[in-house]
Amino acid sequence: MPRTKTTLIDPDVQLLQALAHPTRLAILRELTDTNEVCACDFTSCCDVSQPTVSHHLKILKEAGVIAAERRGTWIYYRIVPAAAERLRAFAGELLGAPQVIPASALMAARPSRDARTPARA
Amino acid sequence: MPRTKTTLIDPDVQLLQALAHPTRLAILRELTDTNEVCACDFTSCCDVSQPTVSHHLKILKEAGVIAAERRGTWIYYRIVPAAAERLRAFAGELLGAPQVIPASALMAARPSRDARTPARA
DNA sequence: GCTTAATATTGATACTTGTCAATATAGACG
DNA sequence: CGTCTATATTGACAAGTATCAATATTAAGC
Repeated sequence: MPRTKTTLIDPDVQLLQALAHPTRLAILRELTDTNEVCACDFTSCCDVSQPTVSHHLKILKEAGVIAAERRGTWIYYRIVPAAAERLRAFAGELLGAPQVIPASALMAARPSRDARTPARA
Repeated sequence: MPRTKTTLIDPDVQLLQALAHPTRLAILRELTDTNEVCACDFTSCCDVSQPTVSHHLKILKEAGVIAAERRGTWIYYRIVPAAAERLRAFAGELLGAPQVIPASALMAARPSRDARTPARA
């Protein structure tokens, strides 16, 4: 990932990157099942070491996907609903306009976008 | 990513990873705006070289996020609505159960999950 | 304050990924 | 067929990232 890193400030990218990892997804699935999970429990369910779990939890937390709450010796994590909402909104944007597209429009051989002329007109 | 690579077969991870990159997101935003874009146009909007654009388009295509259609010399890309639906469904799963959680439940100092006993009981 | 248990941080290593230059492929057109 | 243009592939390199062992931190309980 060269790319000036400045680009990474894009909040959508940060959210998506936080989600786009098998271990972090496993953590999230555990959280959707149990609603609230102690950090120590992820070690077993995700099949990685404790430092690795800690690392992934940090990434998810910094992306606003999960929230932590200390309770005595343990720290409990839960999913932040707003993150799911943001993701849903993003999915909605992907669909863009009302998505009309009469199918025939896609079949027609019309060179959309400023009526491009064939190679070396 | 050490991790046996087998794990990457998870379709959700593949979808999310495909989306989680600034350049690919730029491509998608262009597509949501214009609905259908010629491959050659991404080079300018994304500020990367032609091979790089080609590479990202391939990743998006393999993840089922976009579809290609050749029209003469050019290849036009568009977003596959099903991908957005899948993402939306995933976002829904993150919210898990009806999301009741009386707030008071999160405040209470009850060690959820099998009534864990305090350190070295 | 010491000990114990949970979580975080550091450092090192290995793997993955993004990028571009160079080159190859494929279609269009004469 | 030869040429031109669009797109894909290859190869090499830089940079990010995941992982773990070792160690530090933090809170609890004695």
